[in-house]
Amino acid sequence: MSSPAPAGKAPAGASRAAGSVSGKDVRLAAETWESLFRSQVAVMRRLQSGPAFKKLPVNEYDVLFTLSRCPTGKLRLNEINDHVLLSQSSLSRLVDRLEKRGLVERSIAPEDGRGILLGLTEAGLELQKEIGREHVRDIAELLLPALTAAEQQELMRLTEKLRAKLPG
Amino acid sequence: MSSPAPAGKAPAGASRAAGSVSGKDVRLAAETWESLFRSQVAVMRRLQSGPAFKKLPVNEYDVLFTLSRCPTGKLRLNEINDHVLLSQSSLSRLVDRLEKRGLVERSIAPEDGRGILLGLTEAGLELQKEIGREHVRDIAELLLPALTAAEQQELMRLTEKLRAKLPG
DNA sequence: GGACGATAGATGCAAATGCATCTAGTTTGG
DNA sequence: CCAAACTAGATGCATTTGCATCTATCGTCC
Repeated sequence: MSSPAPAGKAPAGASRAAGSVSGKDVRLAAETWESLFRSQVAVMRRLQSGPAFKKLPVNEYDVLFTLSRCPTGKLRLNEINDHVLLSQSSLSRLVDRLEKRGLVERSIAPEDGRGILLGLTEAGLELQKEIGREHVRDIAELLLPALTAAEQQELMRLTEKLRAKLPG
Repeated sequence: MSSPAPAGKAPAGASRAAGSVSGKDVRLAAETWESLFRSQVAVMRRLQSGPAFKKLPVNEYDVLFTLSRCPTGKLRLNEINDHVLLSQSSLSRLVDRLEKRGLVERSIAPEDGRGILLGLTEAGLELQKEIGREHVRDIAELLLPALTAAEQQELMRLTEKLRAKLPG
């Protein structure tokens, strides 16, 4: 967690390619990110402490969730890894745990012998749905009283745009 | 982690106190949170991998940063803990590490003998500023091309409002 | 087609994290 | 004023994480 920006004046000899970047611009970006970051922390803290995640840690649920939304039902480990804030090795071991609990199954990627396809088992799908139901309820309890529908729409639009326009 | 919402229909027998909550409301909230969450992960992943955080892990920087913005320069551990996505014990040990590196100092809270006040040392302040400068530059590089100034303002407003209206 | 560099994932090992518990100081109730 | 309940933070210990490295497959270039 380190979103914040310090107080430096920074006339900054940074990129002057197209539109030159002012200190004001930089400060706004830093404050915006900090606000986004702190909100995420605050919401996540509350969600994590709910009863929904006694059954499965949040990171592990997220993998089940991600698989559940995928149309084909199977994803490569590296695709999942982009989605999640975990190192490659941590994800690998997290999947070990899920597999040992019988919630997911590894299989070899048909088009790439190095790759691993991960899919939900029946039990994994059940558990995902079960936790998911509680989870959504918790989310709604936090967001509905805080933001109007229009504000939520706008927040979603902005965060989607941000994500879409990131490099990589 | 686990932001997402599953696909359940959920006519939901939930709270019907004031304005009744529709399935649509719930779905919008869940999608909004997922988008916020994924954006945060995507941005954080890029920030973390930058050179700014080779010197100090992100969580540790965040504590230094938090202290640096506090007017009095000192904060209670439990106050810091609210800010950060870490358990109480993890924060306690994180502070041990910072203290061993000479970046912060513990002192006893004057009004409460149980409490610990944490303050930056000179070295801690220096390091915070140094990392902070790079960090802000990285943030600006990610956000400026993605969102206009007006959009950033709005994103900041919405995330601030969300955080302010959370229970607790 | 065989060597060379790149990529997907797994693994050894040290460090970080969380849960449960412990200690010590504070507040409350009688 | 003392005991019981509560709060702030520290600590033992098992689990999780990340870095570095390793193995195996893929792609390329000659």
